[in-house]
Amino acid sequence: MDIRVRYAPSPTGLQHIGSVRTALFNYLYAKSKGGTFILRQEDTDRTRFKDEYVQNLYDTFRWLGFYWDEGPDVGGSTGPYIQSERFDLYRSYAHKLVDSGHAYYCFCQDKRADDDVASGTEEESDAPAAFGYPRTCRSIDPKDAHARVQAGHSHVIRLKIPTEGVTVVNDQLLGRIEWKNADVNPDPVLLKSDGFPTYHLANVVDDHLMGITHVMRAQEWIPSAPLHLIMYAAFGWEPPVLCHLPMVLGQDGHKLSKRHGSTAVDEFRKKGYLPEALINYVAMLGCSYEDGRDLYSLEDLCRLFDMKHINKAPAVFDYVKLEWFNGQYIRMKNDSELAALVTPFLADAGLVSTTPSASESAIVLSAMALVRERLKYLSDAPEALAFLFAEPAVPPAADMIPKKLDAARTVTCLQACSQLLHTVDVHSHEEAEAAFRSKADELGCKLGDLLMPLRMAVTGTKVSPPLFESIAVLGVNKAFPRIERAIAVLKESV
RNA sequence: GUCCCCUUCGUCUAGAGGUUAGGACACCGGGUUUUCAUCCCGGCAACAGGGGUUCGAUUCUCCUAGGGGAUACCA
Repeated sequence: MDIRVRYAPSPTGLQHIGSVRTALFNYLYAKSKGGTFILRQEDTDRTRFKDEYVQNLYDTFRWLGFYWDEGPDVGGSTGPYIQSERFDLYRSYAHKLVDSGHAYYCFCQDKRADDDVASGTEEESDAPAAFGYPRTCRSIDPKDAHARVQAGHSHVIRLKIPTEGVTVVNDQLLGRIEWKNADVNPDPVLLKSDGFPTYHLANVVDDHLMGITHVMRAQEWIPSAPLHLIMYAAFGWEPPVLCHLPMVLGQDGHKLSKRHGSTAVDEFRKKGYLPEALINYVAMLGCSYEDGRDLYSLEDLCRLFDMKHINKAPAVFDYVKLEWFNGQYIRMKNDSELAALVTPFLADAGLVSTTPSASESAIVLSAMALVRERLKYLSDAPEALAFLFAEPAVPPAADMIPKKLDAARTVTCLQACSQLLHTVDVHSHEEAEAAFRSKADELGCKLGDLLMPLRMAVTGTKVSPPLFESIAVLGVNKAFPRIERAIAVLKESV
């Protein structure tokens, strides 16, 4: 059997970690089995839909680097893949269910509207909320109901959930879950009064029509599984295999959301995470691959993915560990790859042009070795490399003076440094270090105390990439005036 | 309230009816080092509790507790 799975997001928000993980697991499962991964846009909610969310969906997955085999933008044989283009279909299937006696017309008012009215006058209610729809219209004679529909009465179509018996959900991961039908959401709406389908109807109809063989979705969907199974049975269709994935939680143990920090993929992207890191980390949330290994490429994951290794328990999202993965992947980049990644961040910070000149590019490229081991995020790059592109402010004298020295001696040190830089080749780390080391001995101070004032003079900061290499990339000639300015400031403070 | 799911170090996880319960992140030490990082070495730290089954259970089973989720004309 050909495996067909789908990712079916609703364009009512930005793509976030949770949804991307669901998509990734579906993708990995499909690829591990030589199957097909499908994108279906579930835009049945008219009130929350926004075009920008659709755009964000495409952008996000292009950036992540895994994509669907069939979908609105790439086509396929079971389209259209946008539910709003399939509304006629849902309508006719809903009516089929009415005709076959599995569903019925309901003329009750929107429950939410009632609630809104009630909550206006009510202070607070301790009374337990009424459980579900009381099935009022289920007993209306179908002929009468039909007549009322013909007469133009506002209505919805509801599914008849059996009042007795059980529905068994055989979850691939969780195993057998037995539901009393009495506990299933009583008679959910399939077709809204505006004629649009609800999620349940559209989802089941499409999964069937698109030949979906496996449905992998978050565990928050478990309660609707029996409902869907009842619908499949009503249609006389074979249901797909269900697999409910463990949820992703925030540090506080609740469903991951904005208040836990960044959750939108866009935010991670803007902060300078690499897609490889995000994919690697997310793939390991609630799943394992090979014992003792942490770093997996997307190709590795496709090969190694196995439903058997999915955990049942929810997983807490750990930003710190993701950060570690990001550092790992940054370090795997070569100079030109990293330069390409970092350049947009430098441009955003105004350090280089939006389309960098040849000389800017050359500097960026040669600077990569300085920062590769120091970046947690790409967005750390501008601060670390600012001194290469702009004159740093001269630090206050007090900051430049090492603990064991005074201003006068610091001036002496800087003057010595300046002299040495005239003669020593900073491109040779060993030579430069040897020269500075013996100079430090000569002056009776530690190498660190000799170099710190120099570091601050040249880079403007206490923390910088290795000094000689930094000066080499900057160009020694640009270092001299910075040293002079620092000396001037120090002399003033004496 | 009702229904459902879950339970190994702080976090992500590995694991078999008999293991010194393994790894990774974090944390704490130490080393390398011109700052910061990186890197290397070491350490800390877990089978929720209680009944069963069994020669033996953290592993199988039941109960309890705790956590989470769902209870919409949103998905």
